[in-house]
Amino acid sequence: MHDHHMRALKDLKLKATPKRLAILDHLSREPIYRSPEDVWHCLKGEFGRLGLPTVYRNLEELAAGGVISKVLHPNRQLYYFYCRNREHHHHFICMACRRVEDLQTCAAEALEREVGEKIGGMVLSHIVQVNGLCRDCAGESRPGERSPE
Amino acid sequence: MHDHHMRALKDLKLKATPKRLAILDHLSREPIYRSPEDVWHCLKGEFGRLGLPTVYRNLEELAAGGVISKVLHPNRQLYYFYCRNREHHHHFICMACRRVEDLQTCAAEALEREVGEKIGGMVLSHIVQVNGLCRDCAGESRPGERSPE
DNA sequence: TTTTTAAAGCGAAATGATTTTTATTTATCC
DNA sequence: GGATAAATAAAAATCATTTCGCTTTAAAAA
Repeated sequence: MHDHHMRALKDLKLKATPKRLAILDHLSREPIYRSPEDVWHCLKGEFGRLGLPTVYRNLEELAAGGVISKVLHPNRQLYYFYCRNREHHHHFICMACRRVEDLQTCAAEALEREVGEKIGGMVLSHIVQVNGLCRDCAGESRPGERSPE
Repeated sequence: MHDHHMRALKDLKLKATPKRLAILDHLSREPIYRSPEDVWHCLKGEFGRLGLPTVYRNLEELAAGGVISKVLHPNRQLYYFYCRNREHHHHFICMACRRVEDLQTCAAEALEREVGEKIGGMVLSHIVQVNGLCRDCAGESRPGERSPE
């Protein structure tokens, strides 16, 4: 896993610093989305010093490189998660426990066709995200031990 | 149109204040998404005093009531637009001129089915938005007179 | 119509997540 | 191992968005 992340960073021409690797490792441990501050709290113990801006910067670089993904949260804060699936796909986000799961369904082709034919425009990007409650949280009477916000 | 907006506000149990109506009118004049500050600049001439917080508050109330919609912009600022189509649907956003167009394509049923069957969760909401260049802007060599940001 | 009253509006100040800056450290390539 | 371009820390800045404490106003009631 570590090696895998090393390679990913090398491919992006990002230096494999311990902090960068720790951030990636941390995210890839569980399919849960995290805020920069979450990550910072969890990792600053491991390092004598770790600045919050460093976390922000790294998360953004990794997201820009496509190694991690962002969540569009209604509260408009930033959240990131690691997803090993390298195919084009979208995500289901549990609003209670923050679990992220892959979706196969993608309307990309249909959307692309409609934009091309009816609107006459070109697609630069598309956003699809499903917010809901995962199996576990939907089952419980009090969903989400972890507050969604 | 004015009457139509009056009715919409009444249905939402929001007072039909001149400022609120002006905001709605302004947005519904063109299918373009606007920032709160845009709206404020355009309307504050019409009123001796018009606070930016008032614009923020009204836009948010109207969006909460479903009378207007929000744009998910990469720059993470807030944008709103008026859309007369009351059916469930999604939007194509021109990143250059800010025009918004309706899309018919919606993967809602497929997504709902997949979440139910494969993930075992429940859908609370879904986001679909297509970002691109509209016919006019895709044609031009220098798309977007209006800066996308 | 007037009265009543709950909602809306105001400007100023606060908020708080995110970014920038500058000096210092560190990974990588030879 | 040494050069160098990249990464980091810490503090400070930014700036869109909200809150606060009142004042004003729309609209339901009289």
